[in-house]
Amino acid sequence: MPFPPLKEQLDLITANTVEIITGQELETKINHSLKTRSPLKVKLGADPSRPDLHLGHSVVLRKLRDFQDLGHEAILIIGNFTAMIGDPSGKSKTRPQLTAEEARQNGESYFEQASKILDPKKTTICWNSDWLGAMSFADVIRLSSHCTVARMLERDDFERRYRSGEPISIHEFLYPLAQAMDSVHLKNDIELGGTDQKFNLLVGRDMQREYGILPQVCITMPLLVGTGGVEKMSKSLGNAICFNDLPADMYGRMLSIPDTLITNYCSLLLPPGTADSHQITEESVTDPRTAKRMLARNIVALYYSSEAAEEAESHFDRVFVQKKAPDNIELVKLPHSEITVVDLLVELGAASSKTDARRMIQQKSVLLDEERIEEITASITLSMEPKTLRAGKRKFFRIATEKKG
RNA sequence: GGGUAGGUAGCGAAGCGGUCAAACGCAACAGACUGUAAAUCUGUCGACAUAUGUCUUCGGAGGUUCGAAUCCUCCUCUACCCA
Repeated sequence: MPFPPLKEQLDLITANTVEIITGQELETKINHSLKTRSPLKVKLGADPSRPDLHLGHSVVLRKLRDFQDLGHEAILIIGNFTAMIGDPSGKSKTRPQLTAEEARQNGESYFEQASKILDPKKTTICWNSDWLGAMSFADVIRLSSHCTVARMLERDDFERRYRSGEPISIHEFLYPLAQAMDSVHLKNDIELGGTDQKFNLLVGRDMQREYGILPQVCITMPLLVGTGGVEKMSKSLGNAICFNDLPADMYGRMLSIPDTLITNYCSLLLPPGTADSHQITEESVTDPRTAKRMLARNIVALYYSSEAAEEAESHFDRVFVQKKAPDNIELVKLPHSEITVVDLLVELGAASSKTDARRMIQQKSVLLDEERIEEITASITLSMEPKTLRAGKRKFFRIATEKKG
């Protein structure tokens, strides 16, 4: 397949980017690629310590996909080696270092999820343990001699932590270097990342130069804002929409974003050329509700299917607009026939403790077959006929006994 | 190696001998409201029991005291300063 002409490539590549370092070099590389008819090697690093991909990840994956569509080579680096070292800060906290096996599993899960956006057949997967694991201590010293402490402290999060007296471990300094080593090893032409990766990308660029390789072009993508509309999307902040969220959750969470975010999400998350894009952008001003629903359907359709999107929408309307129970709740069979509501809530996982369960009842959020449970001492009799238990707005259960008679 | 300041509930941060299960903020959960799972307002937010009761918490281990998150000793971890 021939590569599209320069102009066309640049248009697609530069869309939505924050910074390209440098644009001039990018052009040169594309021209060279056209002349030699060889694809550019485009690198994207993946952190397998957190294999729950969310829409924030999709922004940069989407860009990698653009390169694939232009005929270039997409290289997904699974950072299984760096993940095995474990994340530094807060050793007092539970931050289990990944074993080789976990890192591999997570990496595979990462790839599987990323394949919802990338073309898996055209993606090259690399595990950085392959080369980083083979380095000797002497190699590491040689590598680190190419970078100064002052340079490291330029990175704004290091700088911030250093100033505010938070600990920085030496091996955190090694992270950007390890990532840079990936670029040295791969001799890639381009590296992608979020704006928060800018420093690391630049270290990779410098390091390639140090090792006598033509330096990579660094392309940074905007960080997606989370559903709260302020902070960047992140699993730990609880404002993320994950690839693996169920369609109904994904849809609902999409609707909870502030109206002002609609166009931003639309341009960053939907593939270029999505039919509804234009209409969503237009209606976001005149009729945000419709625009957002359309956007939410498109997102769900992207990760699942348009049928799933329709279903998610009707589920949402039923449960949250009309405030009815959903129609397809999973049936839970319990070995009891008589049980207190408190115990039942704990057993179903709706409450984290009995105290929590009592609280829910006191707050009048527990309904059995549409009837409010008023007493915290209440108990119910289960039969073979399923009953519907509702705890709060979102937790529904259908329960029955598995005992006969 | 020496010094100084610290380690408090999921996180951040008050408390500095009893009235501390521990202020406050964030997160979370619930209720009201809404096109929404947003925003806003209200309430809850260690566990067990239930009418204001019991038990386990304030880095760890001991100690002083009728009584400690608060005082003492040792240990441990973190930051900064001096070597």
